[in-house]
Amino acid sequence: MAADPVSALAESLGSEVVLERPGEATHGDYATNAALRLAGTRRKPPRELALELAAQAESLPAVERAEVAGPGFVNLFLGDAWFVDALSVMLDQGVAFGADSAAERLKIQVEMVSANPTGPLHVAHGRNGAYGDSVARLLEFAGHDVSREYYYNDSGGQMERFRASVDAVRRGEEPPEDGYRGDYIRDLAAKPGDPVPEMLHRIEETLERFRVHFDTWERQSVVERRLPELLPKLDTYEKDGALWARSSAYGDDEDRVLLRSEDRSPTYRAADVPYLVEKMDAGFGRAIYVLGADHHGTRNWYAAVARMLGYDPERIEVLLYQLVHLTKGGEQARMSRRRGDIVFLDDFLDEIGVDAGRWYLVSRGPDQTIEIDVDLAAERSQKNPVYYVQYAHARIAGILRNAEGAAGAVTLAEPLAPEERELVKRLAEFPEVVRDATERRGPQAIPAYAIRVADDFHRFYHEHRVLESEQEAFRLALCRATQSVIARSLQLVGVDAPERM
RNA sequence: GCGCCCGUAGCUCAGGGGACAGAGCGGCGGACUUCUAAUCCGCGGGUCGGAGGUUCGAAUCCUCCCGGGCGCGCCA
Repeated sequence: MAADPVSALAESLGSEVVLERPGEATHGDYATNAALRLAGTRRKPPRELALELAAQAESLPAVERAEVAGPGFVNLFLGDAWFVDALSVMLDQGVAFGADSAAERLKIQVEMVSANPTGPLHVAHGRNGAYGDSVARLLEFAGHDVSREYYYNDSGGQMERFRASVDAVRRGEEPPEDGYRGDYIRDLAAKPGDPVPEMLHRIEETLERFRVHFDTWERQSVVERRLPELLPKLDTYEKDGALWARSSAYGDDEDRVLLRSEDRSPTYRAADVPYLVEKMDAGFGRAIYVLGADHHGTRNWYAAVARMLGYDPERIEVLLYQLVHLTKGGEQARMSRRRGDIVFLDDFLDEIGVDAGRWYLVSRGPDQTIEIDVDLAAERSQKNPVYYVQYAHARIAGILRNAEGAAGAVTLAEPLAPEERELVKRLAEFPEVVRDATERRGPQAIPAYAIRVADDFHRFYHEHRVLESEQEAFRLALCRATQSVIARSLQLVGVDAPERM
């Protein structure tokens, strides 16, 4: 793992020391509560430990002074030299800054979206993609070998109704009562043959536009072929003429039907079994399922299947995200393109753009229900903070265009200004922010952080001239590092970093 | 009834044990002869749903209650 400046400073104070940025300037550049945490186990008063730690800190060249405050916080005030060093380290690491935090490099599959191809993707699928893909990007950045898969049902009741609906329109009839309707059905009916591949093709186009690229596509009918050989390996029983999996004995909330009583045909849940085996056989150290909250009832099913078959359940991970509620003027929006509601993902993207769309959908934590008022979405999107962040990136690009010559050494001509110190510290947070977002599967931390970086940069920019200033060498370096961190942050959530705006 | 998620500023939401709780939007008032004003600065705004508990310290962890969302199919 590449050592980042803050971790390095913390480690020089002891392995238990974690540094954080205090909210107030009078509390120093960094602070640690290590004395408070260790007071119990060390059987010493926190203030005493804090004094020892402060003395130790002051012996470090980077530390100008250390103060003990409150119940036992140690506040560190750093000299300019530390900021120069920190910036140099970031620039030396370049694109690797904050990367490769994984303790163990894993082969990981992220299966997401997986909407059945009975119609265009809507905004909720967009959330699945924005969330799942951002998690995948974070995992890749951490050093894992990630592959994205789309799994869909190409047989069964839903698909039959879908095909029947298209066929009906082709015959000039109305789709059946329980069928699918809408303009897209008419479009599909205009082309001969099975509408499923065409529907899937359109879905893929939407996803590519949304910058979610799938490495593999898997379908239920293929997966199901291995079901007969696997059924005997499961813990099952017969009841009411159906075959049940005794999944509740393996950590699931309930038992599940595998073969229907009516015709002994496999349920969707049954297909999960060979599908999971396929993932395990493929050697994924971690198989991630990205599911909407409406599927949370099955979150324990997958690991139960793994246990039943003797696989390590740790290899299974289910990520849940809450739903997207669409409203129009305060009322539940209908999913009708005809009415002009922005519910299909493509319409949503037409309306607000891919950058604002991805940003918006990934900015909310997965546990938060997203409320979108379709009347306000387009209007609000112009005020999306994504542009604030992109603008910082474009501003830097402008400076660097005007700067002549390659990067020199990071040198200091005069004492650092507060805005410069704040910006360096902000950039230095990046590795920890990314690590935390990755481990918690919480990509929403990245946009929140990127706003802070842009914030600090815009303030710096407003106060200080970069080119042809005494401090040009340092400030150019600061600009390069800032641009790099913003570009990486945006990339991690699938947003473009423009050179000009 | 049971399970999962949520309740933080007028609105949309960050923050998931640390020091007086943050941002954006909205409102009001300022700042461009300078590398992009899609920017910056200031003002106003909160019983962090409620009550107990754990802790030196709780918006954050635990319990209960109140409100809202979603599940509890031989649909997917």
